[in-house]
Amino acid sequence: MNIRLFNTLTKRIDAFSPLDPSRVRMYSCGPTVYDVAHIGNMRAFLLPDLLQRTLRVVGGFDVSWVMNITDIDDKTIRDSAVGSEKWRPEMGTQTTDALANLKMLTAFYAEEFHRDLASFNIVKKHFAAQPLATDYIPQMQALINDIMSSGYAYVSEGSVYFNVSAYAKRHEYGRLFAIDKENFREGVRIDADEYDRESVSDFVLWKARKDGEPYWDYDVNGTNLPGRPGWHIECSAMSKEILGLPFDIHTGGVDLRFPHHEDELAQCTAGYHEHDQATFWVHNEFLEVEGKKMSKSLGNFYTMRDLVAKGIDPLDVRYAMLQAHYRSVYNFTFDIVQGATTARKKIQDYVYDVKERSSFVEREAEGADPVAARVLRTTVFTELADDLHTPKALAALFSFMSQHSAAMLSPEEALSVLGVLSDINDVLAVFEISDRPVVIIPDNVSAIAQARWAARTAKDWSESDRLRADLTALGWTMNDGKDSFTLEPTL
RNA sequence: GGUCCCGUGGUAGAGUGGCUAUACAGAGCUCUGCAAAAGCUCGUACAUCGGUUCAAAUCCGGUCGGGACCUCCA
Repeated sequence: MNIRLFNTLTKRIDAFSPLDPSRVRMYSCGPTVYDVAHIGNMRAFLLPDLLQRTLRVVGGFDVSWVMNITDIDDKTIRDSAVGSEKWRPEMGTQTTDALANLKMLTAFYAEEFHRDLASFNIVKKHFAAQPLATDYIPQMQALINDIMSSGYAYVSEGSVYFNVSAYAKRHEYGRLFAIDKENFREGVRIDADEYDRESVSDFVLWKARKDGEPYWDYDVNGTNLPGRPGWHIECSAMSKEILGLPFDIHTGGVDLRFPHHEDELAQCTAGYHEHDQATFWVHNEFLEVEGKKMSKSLGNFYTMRDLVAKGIDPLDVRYAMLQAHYRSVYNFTFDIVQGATTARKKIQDYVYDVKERSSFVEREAEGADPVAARVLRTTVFTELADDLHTPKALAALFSFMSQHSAAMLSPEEALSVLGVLSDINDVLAVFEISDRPVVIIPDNVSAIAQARWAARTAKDWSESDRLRADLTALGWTMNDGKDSFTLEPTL
């Protein structure tokens, strides 16, 4: 099925096709590993996950998905410095080697990051690579050299800056985001750090070494400029090195459009002489919590760990986020996560029912016309293919479920429907295709239930109610059927 | 200050000018000793004022309100 995507470069929804027909190359801006992931991060990582899954399952493409891990920046340096309050014993023992300290802190959080991703069903096998910025310093230096040779960079007090005005004379600066240099907000920080750049809009490619900070030697025309890479240069160098330019899709949060992505693009044009770093740029909107932008000062800041500690299943959060389109601001509330739990369980129960029904046949009948399965696949996939419209995809799924109860499907139909559900879940990843888990009922619970059933059959309501109270106390719910009962653990 | 987006029922959230979004919550019904579960049904929704149109939640303008980016930020 053909996929259509909103492209920030063209500012409209365009039909997608990869430059290399054999595979889609996609790069996502990953986390800076100085802390555990918060739910806003998770929304930003959900987008590329959903996208690569849709490209594979709905589009039928092979996908090479790369997500970088930024392990060198102001925050990681600050928090790994000797004497930092953020240092935790689990990270190891600090030494006088600033780079070693940095590596310990970032390795710790990178590990936490992978755990958070996994809890969100963003799985390792789908990544082609998760490169660390510090492993690509030579490539970054080479790129900076290339940019200097092109005349778009200058050295100032040991740092290297990108010269935006020189670049803008021959290239378009502002392709992803129309900036208005004449009207910078009043009171904007002109130059917060000590580095000396010629123009406010210039950005740093290489930061001069400061005492006590990690650094790499950098030979520029025979002069050593010890220091570390700027923020934007990492992604340009790593995406080129790993995927090659131009590649197909670049993803990130809306906040990265400017300056991060705009600068990445400019660096690739200036240094690699590629007009397009990527042909499609896809950005997810932000998430708010209870109607306000999430921030620590507002007290509405939640990490994944916070939610898990509250007893929330991360997959319910994933489901809740799927109910909103990735390009609209999503309002996260705890009520809605609770609703997501119920809704997701409903889908899961349906899958169990269909699975059970399909177990009566070995394989799909010859020449069978699985109309139901076809309807399900078409309605859901069409929505996903249309700029990842997950709310409509879920709506289509629920409509299908209400029109095709498992009981009215023939076993053959059930089997083909199950196959489609499996494909849908390869994209949404919020339920599981499996047999209904066998509930192990302890003997004492079973005995009480039997006793209650007997009392109930004898119309001894008070005894029946008393025994039900006993079961409730033990954490079990007894559901009376017409001729039999079921027991399930109370959630 | 500049640029831009959004205001939909109790909540979240889709909506391409005329046709049921969907989910959760709630109400009623079926079933039922009571409940639970399941199924069915239901609800004076489109910020506001004006305009365009045979027709506007959907297009245009004003007003009010909220938000984003321009600065580290997912």
